[in-house]
Amino acid sequence: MLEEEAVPQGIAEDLRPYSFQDVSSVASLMHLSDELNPGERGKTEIRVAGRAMLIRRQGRLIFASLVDSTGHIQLFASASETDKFDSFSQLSIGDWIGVTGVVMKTKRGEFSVAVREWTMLAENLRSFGDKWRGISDPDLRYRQRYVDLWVNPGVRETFQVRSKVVASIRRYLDGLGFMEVETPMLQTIPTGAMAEPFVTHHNALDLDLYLRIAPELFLKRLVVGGFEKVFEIGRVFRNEGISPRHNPEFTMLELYQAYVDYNDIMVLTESLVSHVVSEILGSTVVPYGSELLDFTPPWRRDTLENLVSEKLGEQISLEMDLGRLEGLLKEYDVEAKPDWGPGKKVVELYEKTTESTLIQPTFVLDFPTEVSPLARQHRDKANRVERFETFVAGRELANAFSELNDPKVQRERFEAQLAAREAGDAEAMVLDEDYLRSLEYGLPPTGGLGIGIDRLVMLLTNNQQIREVVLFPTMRPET
RNA sequence: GCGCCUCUAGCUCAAUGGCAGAGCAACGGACUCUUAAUCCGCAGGUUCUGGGUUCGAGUCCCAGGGGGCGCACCA
Repeated sequence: MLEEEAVPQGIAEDLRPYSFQDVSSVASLMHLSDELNPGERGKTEIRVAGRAMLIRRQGRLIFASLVDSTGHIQLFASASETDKFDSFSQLSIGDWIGVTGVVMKTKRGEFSVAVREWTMLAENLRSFGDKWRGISDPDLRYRQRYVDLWVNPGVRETFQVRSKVVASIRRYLDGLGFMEVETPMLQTIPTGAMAEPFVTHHNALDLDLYLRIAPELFLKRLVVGGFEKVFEIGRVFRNEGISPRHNPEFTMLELYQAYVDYNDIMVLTESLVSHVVSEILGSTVVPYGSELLDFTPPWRRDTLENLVSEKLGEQISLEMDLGRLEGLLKEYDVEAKPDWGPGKKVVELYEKTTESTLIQPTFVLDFPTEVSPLARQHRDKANRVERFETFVAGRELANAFSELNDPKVQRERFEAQLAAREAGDAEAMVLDEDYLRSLEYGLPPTGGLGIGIDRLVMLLTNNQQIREVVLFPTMRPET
């Protein structure tokens, strides 16, 4: 393919260009189509670059499609006007080329670029799979995402949407005066959520460190430090099973705002999510699987106990007869562990029976204190905290509370978790002395929110699989 | 971690227990308006691995590996 150039002596053998400047995106050329009739050519020279993905050789004419990140356009090469025509006819699917020419319309009216000069930017030495069907084996698609992105329609768009979601969230929170921060991913105490951590080791300090399971306690320290509105968008790591809805590393948005409570955070959640949804999809009503999800505020609000009662057609509460509660657990096939109190039992019953039926955005309010070690006691209800989770399409999207800011109470909650841990619960929360010390300096009343970005992107791209919205999902190494 | 399903050419897929095949890609050729072009030709295999049953195994059985789904755990 390089027959026209000899290798100069004493110079790198790589004859490929090191740059190809001043290219127009394919999408930016499309408006020129209207001005041309079939057989007509534009007057100004343009340059495009991308991969040749379909090549149709027609003797002394060659049609190909050039694809870049913005779209695709037909290339039209002819023996009479295209430089290095013989080499052009030997292009492989997937070769990167840079093209100089003019826009045109073929006799059949297809908007194209007539190739005058062109240069090979990088060859594709491998197969892009079946020309029509590409690759579909999920294993191959995830391991070789760089191929998947080229051959499967929609994949590129999914990740473009993901990028826009994150950008939209940042813009929105910035507009509200929130400050974005970064807190440690390597932590000496993995806490802030109920999950098993990954362990690693720092050599110089000879110290085991954990990949964070949540940024929560560091962000609240920053509120103690005087940043009244902070947020972080970042990866967290949980050493748990992989499933269509779980990847060991995933992306969380957490935000904390001083002087507000969980009622205010509910309003913020609604407005943030509905804003992002409509900015990206142009509507607050979005198709998801066989459902139509309506993100238009206000969303349904009801307590966890009411929701599970409604579902089971029987009054469920933390204060209900314990024998009856245990009977229900049995009836719905929930295997209770001996250390579960009534709060945990009610929550498990709710998760088993009710969660998956909450399709439209729903705020589930007032969780039992027993399962919420970082949330503040409810101002009106004993044994419950001011906490909500948001459910959409049967899955948790957000988790939020009025933050517990009393250091004494927080210590008691940690100690209860410690007891659970000693009883064998590997995911019970770990006590963090420095965090307690920070609370002793005073955490103002604060509302906090966590949103799973991956799950939000799944909703906006109509994907049921987390791997479809994570560029490189966790997999076993190739054998 | 447990259960079920699956693995055949670079890709997508066929093949009653009886000669391992097709389409696309690749390679060689024809073709000046194609749109997954078409046509002719050629080549391509440790049927995931290792055992076993059988005259004979891609196919049946056992073990292992990769992947998928469900459960469990969680967000």
